[in-house]
Amino acid sequence: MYERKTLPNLNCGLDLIGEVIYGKWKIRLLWFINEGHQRPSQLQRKIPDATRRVLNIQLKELEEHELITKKIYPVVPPKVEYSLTEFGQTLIPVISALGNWGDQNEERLRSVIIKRLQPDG
Amino acid sequence: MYERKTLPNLNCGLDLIGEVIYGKWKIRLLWFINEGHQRPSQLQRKIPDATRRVLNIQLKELEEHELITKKIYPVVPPKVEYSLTEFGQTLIPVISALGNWGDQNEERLRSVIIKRLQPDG
DNA sequence: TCACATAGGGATAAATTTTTCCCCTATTGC
DNA sequence: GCAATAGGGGAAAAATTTATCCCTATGTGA
Repeated sequence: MYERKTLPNLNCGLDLIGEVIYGKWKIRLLWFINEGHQRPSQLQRKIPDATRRVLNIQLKELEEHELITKKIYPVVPPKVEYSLTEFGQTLIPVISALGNWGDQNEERLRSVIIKRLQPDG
Repeated sequence: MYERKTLPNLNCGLDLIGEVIYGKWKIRLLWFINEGHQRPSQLQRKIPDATRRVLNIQLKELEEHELITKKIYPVVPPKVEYSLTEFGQTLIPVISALGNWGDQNEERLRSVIIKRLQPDG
């Protein structure tokens, strides 16, 4: 695994929450798990742009940060289910707030994001 | 400037907000600007762990995403002031929600983050 | 027997972000 | 002339995050 060379800042609440939700797919993972898509393959179908590999890695981090738990059923073919911990559940309203803001400003956001992507204004 | 090789996903609200606030210092920049620290040198003092360079880069992106505006006063030595746009102001409650969650769970977060950082459990 | 579904992991490459280093503008004050 | 002030920016390096490729295992259905 990659080993950090610089320590994170943990000064304020924003630093702290950043440490656990900063990651390209983490918020979506939490969101979909909360919606009931608990198995890895389901999550992958909900987030087709991410590879299985990254999802596993980010799921593991979420688990280490105690936002989700992983339950492995000793069956073949393997079955795994992720669930939010109580701690993780407290994050849902916050994620919801993020998503709502994004939804409410969808058109404008799409516009400014795309404008910036195209070098020729 | 770096030119993206892969297009971002812009499917849902979470994708969209991610595009504009994902960046190591962006949320803090918005927060401090909102608190009245509008000049670059003030922001740098509030965020000493970031270099002036990154702050400039991220401020520029925030500006291009229309969350802040930059006012340059034609004086010597130069004077610059950033302000939130109306659009940017609507993001403040969301940032506030993030920060509050972080503050409310400070101890636990600090603990799980540090635990994960130290390879030997 | 072969393909598929499930879940996972190592090694390595590529993409992206952040940092470092060094330089530039112009004026005021010594 | 030189330093200090206030704000910037290019190039390249370092750090970090994501993606790609290939491999493990077992049971089911064609």
